[in-house]
Amino acid sequence: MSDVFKALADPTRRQVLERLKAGPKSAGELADGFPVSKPTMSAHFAVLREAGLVTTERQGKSLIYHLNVSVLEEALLGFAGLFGLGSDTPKGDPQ
Amino acid sequence: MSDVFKALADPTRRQVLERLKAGPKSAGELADGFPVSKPTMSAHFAVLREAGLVTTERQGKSLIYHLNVSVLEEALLGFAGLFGLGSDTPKGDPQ
DNA sequence: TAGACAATTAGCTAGTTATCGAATTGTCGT
DNA sequence: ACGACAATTCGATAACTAGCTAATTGTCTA
Repeated sequence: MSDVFKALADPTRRQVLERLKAGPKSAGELADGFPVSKPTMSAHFAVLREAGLVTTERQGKSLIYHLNVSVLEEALLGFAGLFGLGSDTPKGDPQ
Repeated sequence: MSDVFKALADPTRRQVLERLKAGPKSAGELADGFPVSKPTMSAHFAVLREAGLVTTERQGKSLIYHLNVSVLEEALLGFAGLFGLGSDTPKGDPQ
């Protein structure tokens, strides 16, 4: 849980996830356009991977990154739920 | 937005927010029971304050902390919404 | 105003994070 | 097996974070 929020705390990493929403992409495509080096992007990918937010699959020379929506959902909505946010079934409020 | 997720990335700070859900509390009450020093807790409070997640109000000798749910909601549900999570009105999906 | 109490700020250390260029690993085509 | 390409790992540095004790600020009460 901490790992997910830590991953989301960086704007570059959030943008990567948003890009991935449109579909799987290679590390190269994913890194393209960001104003930092490839190794730096690779480090960001590693953070996302360790948080479980993305998975990888090799395809020839490329590594394809996939978004793992369920981890994102569990963290965001799970925590929001503790505060009665975002759901019709509040957890903590009796009646 | 980054500030909110950065604040949420620490388990102590998440617990503080959860405690605050039950109602406003003084810094002392809030710090009570955590296995770290008061100054350390004070630093955590500052992070939460700067993220806009809590507000303070002086009451005599005590500083009373209030949870600001709307900031939490905007960050969690706002970002979740980008991925079509947690709402019946998905933003990015045509049809 | 002096003492007591609540909380923060100051100053420090240890560990982590973001960033880079250079070197390495893995895979494909020839 | 070799050269080219995709991506990561290595090694270094600068900036940040969490934690502590000690000192300071602000407020109340006697």
